[in-house]
Amino acid sequence: MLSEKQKQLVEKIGIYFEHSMPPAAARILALLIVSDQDSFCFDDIRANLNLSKSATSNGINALLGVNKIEYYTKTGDRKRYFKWKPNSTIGHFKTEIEKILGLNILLEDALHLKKDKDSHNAQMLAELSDLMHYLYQETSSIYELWRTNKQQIQ
Amino acid sequence: MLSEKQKQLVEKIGIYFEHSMPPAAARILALLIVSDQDSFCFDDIRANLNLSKSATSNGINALLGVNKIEYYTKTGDRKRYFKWKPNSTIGHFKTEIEKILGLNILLEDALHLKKDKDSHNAQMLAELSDLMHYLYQETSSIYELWRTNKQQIQ
DNA sequence: CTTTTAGTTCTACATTTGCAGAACCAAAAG
DNA sequence: CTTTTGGTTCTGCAAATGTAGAACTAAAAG
Repeated sequence: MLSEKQKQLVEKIGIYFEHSMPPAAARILALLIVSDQDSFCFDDIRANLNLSKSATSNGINALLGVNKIEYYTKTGDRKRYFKWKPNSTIGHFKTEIEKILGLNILLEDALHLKKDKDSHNAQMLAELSDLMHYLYQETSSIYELWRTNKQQIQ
Repeated sequence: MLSEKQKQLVEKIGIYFEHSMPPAAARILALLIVSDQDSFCFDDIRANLNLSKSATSNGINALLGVNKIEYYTKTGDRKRYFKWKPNSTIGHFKTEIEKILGLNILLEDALHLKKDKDSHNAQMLAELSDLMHYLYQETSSIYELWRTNKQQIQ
């Protein structure tokens, strides 16, 4: 089903996703992204990744829970067919950037609590804050630009 | 030494940093960022954070290893005085963005391995790639802009 | 040479995490 | 009603992490 290279890539992407989810879920998501097969049922996933039923079940449900995958069904077939939700990846990029900005908010709090606002640390915190605000404006407008661009094409 | 609010903030920032380092190291870094005290020796850190010697030692050395803190010494004093390296935080923001772009490279690999480049998934991968390239250009020029801006001020 | 200082390294342990395999369950098929 | 299907939930359990506390060490002080 997957070429050897695709298998390796599933592992690589899986390792990447491990920073925000358990290994099994990470591999499942990677599989759905990399494969040429457009959807996978429970046992397809199990078979491709050599996972136990519990790991498969928990992984799938975790991914459904964070909206990174979805499923559809066929009439007269109790199986669920799982697919990657590509939009979730845009969301992923977005939340990663928001995490970065989240630290910045904490650093600003640190600055506000400083007794001496002119100390070197305080000045550095202020500079970082500046940079991050600039970055925030730029990145949020990137989303706007990209979305309107998309709409024009469609 | 730290106000109650600062203590709480050390914990908050500590939790943030836990995503990339052990709890003790995360708290040490947060302490050095938040405190008004401009530098901390080994036992200052220990005392402020209620850490064991081993946790303190390992934490400090981990942070030195990834260049997030530095130390200086005083003549006739064997102690090392540790300080946060604010530049490392710019580096942190930068590497976080690079991580995001790192996923994009993997997604591009996935696209290249697709047999059917016109499938929905493949098209979505291509779109994501586009967006990320755009984001990359914008964010890298942000650093440039910010740096030249900094130089003009100084 | 002995003691103190400033810190490192070692040992043990408690906690957490994630998975396998088995038992389980509800709905549909026979 | 019994069996099959498509999962879910419930034990363990193994590996990884991170920390405390104690033992240790190297350099300097006495």
